[in-house]
Amino acid sequence: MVKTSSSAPLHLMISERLRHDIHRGKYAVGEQLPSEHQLMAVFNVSRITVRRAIANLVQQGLVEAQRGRGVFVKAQHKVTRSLANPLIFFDEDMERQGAIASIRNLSFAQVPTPDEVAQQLGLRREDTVYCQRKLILTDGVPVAIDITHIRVDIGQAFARELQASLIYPTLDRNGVSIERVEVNLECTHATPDLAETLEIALGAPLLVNRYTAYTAADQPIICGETLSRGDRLSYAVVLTKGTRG
Amino acid sequence: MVKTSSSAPLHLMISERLRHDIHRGKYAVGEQLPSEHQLMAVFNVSRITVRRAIANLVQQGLVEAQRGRGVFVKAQHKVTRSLANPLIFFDEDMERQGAIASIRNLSFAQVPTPDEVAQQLGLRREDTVYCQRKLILTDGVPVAIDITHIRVDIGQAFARELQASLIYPTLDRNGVSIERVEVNLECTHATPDLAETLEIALGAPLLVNRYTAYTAADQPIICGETLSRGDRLSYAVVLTKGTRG
DNA sequence: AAGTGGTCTAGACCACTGA
DNA sequence: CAGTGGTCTAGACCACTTC
Repeated sequence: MVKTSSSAPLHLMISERLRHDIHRGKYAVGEQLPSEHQLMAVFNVSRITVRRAIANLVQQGLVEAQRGRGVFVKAQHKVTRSLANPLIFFDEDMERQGAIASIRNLSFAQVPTPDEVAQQLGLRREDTVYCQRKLILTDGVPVAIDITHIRVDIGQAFARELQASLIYPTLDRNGVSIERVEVNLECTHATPDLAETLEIALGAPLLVNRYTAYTAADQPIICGETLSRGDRLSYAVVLTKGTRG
Repeated sequence: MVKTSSSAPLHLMISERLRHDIHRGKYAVGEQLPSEHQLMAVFNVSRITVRRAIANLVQQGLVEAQRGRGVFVKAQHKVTRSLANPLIFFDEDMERQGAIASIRNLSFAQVPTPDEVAQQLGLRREDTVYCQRKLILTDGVPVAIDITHIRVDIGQAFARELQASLIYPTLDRNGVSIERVEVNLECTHATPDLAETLEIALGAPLLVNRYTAYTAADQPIICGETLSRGDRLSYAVVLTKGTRG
């Protein structure tokens, strides 16, 4: 590939060509791309340019590089989670979609209240809250990290139970009912530590679900956030006329 | 920065250090980072390594490089859009948040039905649909692209009106009421063309909002998707007990 | 004209994988 | 062991911005 007078950079021309080839099925999902060495020969460019082209594809989530093995076309399967369902039904949601969900508890502790949480739950900074962190997996692959904060005065009576099992059913059993949940959805980039625990590239897209749950008395008792891998999860919601406006 | 025996790559160590500095406020929003030349001297590494470190920060959405000028710390302000509100109220939403919204029509045409649309709207491939594409901006900065498909048999009577103004109010005026909207939210990477029109980096996170709107007779009449810049927009929803389950 | 980032080259060494 | 991708160097030229 001799540099033509066109203004597009070489690495972009190459990655666009490969992207086209992937889309056309020349390289199937799971299949290996030609090695850097081969691509250097095919396009007649330096290794750095080839690597830059591949980096473009990685950044678009199309391929995945494995050291010592090669570059492979990624599958684009996502699982869908209903925004309305609390995390308990996650297993059922996934099962319907042919995936096996599991949740690994990372930590449960009584901690000083972070500023944002204090604001959401109407607490002062001196107060403490329960903080539960868990890792959510489907088919053994990590898809999300969830960090939940619970008011101590609510959870105190059954703290041990909370720790051992899931939050919503525990609350339910103890007569605490969630009337309303305010949700905010956005997306961000993976920081180095998140990238590591979620097994994705630095800066890869993450779906962020921030939620605050209120009782019938309109008291906020739970808030938290779920950080999901953008390449693995999507949310579904149904809005009816009553809900709108 | 001499390579210690630690296993972390140099470029990561440098970008992490800079990330820390940004977080700590050593470099304020809008401020310029030291030039590549200066960073080479400070960390005692080659230019490629410095560039790689900066690329890491760009990929995390923290800084923005401008050719001939320098590297600058990005602002992290997002505007929030209510998922429940149709696009008409976008202006009001934005105004409340101190931003000026504008919508630029890109195209309106009667086109052959794409497969996905045919499935959503219950049409055959031979049918045609109206397709409206629009660019959504806040304060002159593009934040989203919206592509909407409308059933021809519904919109036929007032096609001209549809083209000239916004969809929902036009339908409303003509007695078509939306009873239910099914929404799917996920995130993806910007492809080269999207990156260009939305003025973001290749592979930057995008929020994808796919929607299908139904009439009271449970007939789907509109479907489409809004692709938003992940660094500029978030969605808000409120879920009440009735909606859940 | 000086300074900035963007592209590209040639070449070296390393770490990991798999036969 | 050969082949793969990951890191890093030194150096060149270009396009753009600012003075």
